[in-house]
Amino acid sequence: MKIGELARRSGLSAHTIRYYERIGLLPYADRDRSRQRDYDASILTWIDFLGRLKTTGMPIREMLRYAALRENGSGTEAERRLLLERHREHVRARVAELEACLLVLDTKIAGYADIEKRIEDHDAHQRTRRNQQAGARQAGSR
Amino acid sequence: MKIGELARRSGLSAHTIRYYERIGLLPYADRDRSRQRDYDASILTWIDFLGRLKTTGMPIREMLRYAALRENGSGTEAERRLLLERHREHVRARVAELEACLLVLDTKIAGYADIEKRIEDHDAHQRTRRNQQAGARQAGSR
DNA sequence: CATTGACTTAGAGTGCGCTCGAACTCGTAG
DNA sequence: CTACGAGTTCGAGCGCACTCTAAGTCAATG
Repeated sequence: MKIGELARRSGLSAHTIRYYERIGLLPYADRDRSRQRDYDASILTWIDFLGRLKTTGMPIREMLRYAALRENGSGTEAERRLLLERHREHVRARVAELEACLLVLDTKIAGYADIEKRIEDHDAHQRTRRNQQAGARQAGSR
Repeated sequence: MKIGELARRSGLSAHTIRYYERIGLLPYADRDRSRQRDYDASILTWIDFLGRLKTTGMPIREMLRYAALRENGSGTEAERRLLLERHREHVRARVAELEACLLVLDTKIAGYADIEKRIEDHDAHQRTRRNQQAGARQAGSR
């Protein structure tokens, strides 16, 4: 698979794939006879996992640490696990934080809903009064 | 309250407070006789809410829209409500996304835990074998 | 009256994570 | 044979949200 296809299938741009290789997030890719990168489909699994780390806010610095451990192969599992466990705690904390903010947003939105409701009631009241006055005029004009 | 105290109480730096005023996130603050900003405690409520928007990933551009509506006072409630409701949906989606990632992390971590357990079992087995051999040697030497 | 320390402004610099441009090389189709 | 499209490298540029520097003002304190 060449870089263009990998880009399409991974959702990254070819620019980004080269950038990731340059900084060491992706392993140095084998090149074909004309020095073009030739990828194995298995790289997609890794890119997908990197995407999860990125989505959950892991900085590239830390992804690099993980990628380096992975390159070193067996013997680094305990450290990789520790890294992911620490990251998982960050993510859990982040979810809790967002949920707390959601409560604040709910309250704020409910407040605006109240204001709008009061305005509607007020308008309805005004209409009723105008209708009553119109009715009174009609009644008087008979 | 001067900027230093507001910085301490809000958690923002004085630099950031001035920056926020410059771009319009914070209203232009009244100055005292020596042109220093003089804040009312009520600004803390606004800064706190801005913090919630920021924490939940709202870009400054959008906070500016909200701040501008707020400055325009009454009559903008419906639009402010809409803006917050849209943002709330973004946040909910984000929480769902993070929770999906947490499942992936759980699986990955469990995988590493398995590997480590297998290694431990293997080591224990090796130790048992060595002990048995040592026992056999001792028995033979008696 | 001199110093200290918190404040003022305008504008430059930083860190992150890409993103793009320029100039080039290949392999294939017309 | 040449034109095209997809690839290559290297390095510059960008958007975001600050963060800091320099040079200056001011009020209070020793």
